[in-house]
Amino acid sequence: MKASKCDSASGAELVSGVGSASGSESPCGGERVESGARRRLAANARERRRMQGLNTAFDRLRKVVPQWGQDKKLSKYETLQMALSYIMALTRILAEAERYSTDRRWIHIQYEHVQEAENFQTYLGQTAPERKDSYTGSIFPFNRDNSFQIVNG
DNA sequence: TAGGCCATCTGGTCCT
DNA sequence: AGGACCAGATGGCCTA
Repeated sequence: MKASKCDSASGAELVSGVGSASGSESPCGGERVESGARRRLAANARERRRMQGLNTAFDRLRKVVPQWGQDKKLSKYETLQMALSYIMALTRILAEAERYSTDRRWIHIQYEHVQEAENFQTYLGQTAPERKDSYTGSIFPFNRDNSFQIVNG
């Protein structure tokens, strides 16, 4: 858990009734101020839960997206970019499979091959360093020395 | 130490 | 009125 600048006034505390805001009315603040503070903290708690849900979704996405090596977790941006590339690669495979639909073995062969880095790179149709987006290019170096694997595959 | 990434708070806006 | 979503601000942690 990260040490937050506002941890001492956590919304979770207040929502669960542990906080002090639900206590006696202050002499000069009045109920309106107190209710405003209470709603703010409740909103904070909701926002925290929402972001946690979003992060859970990112974690699930990381597990189904290929990554080079396992030393470092993909950032959110990297995860989205990788998911995009992966979907495009798979889409391309399906499109090609349709063209060769008479040969049923073809799909199986291609599916096996796309799990290897060099072939995934081929299906992406380009290598990262030549991409127009320099930041994305730095994220996907397509280094032949790096191992490629589907984490939960 | 600078830069990247992240969690959290906050105020605004839209919707029910 | 209250909840969901969003973007900006802020501060902590980690790594090169």
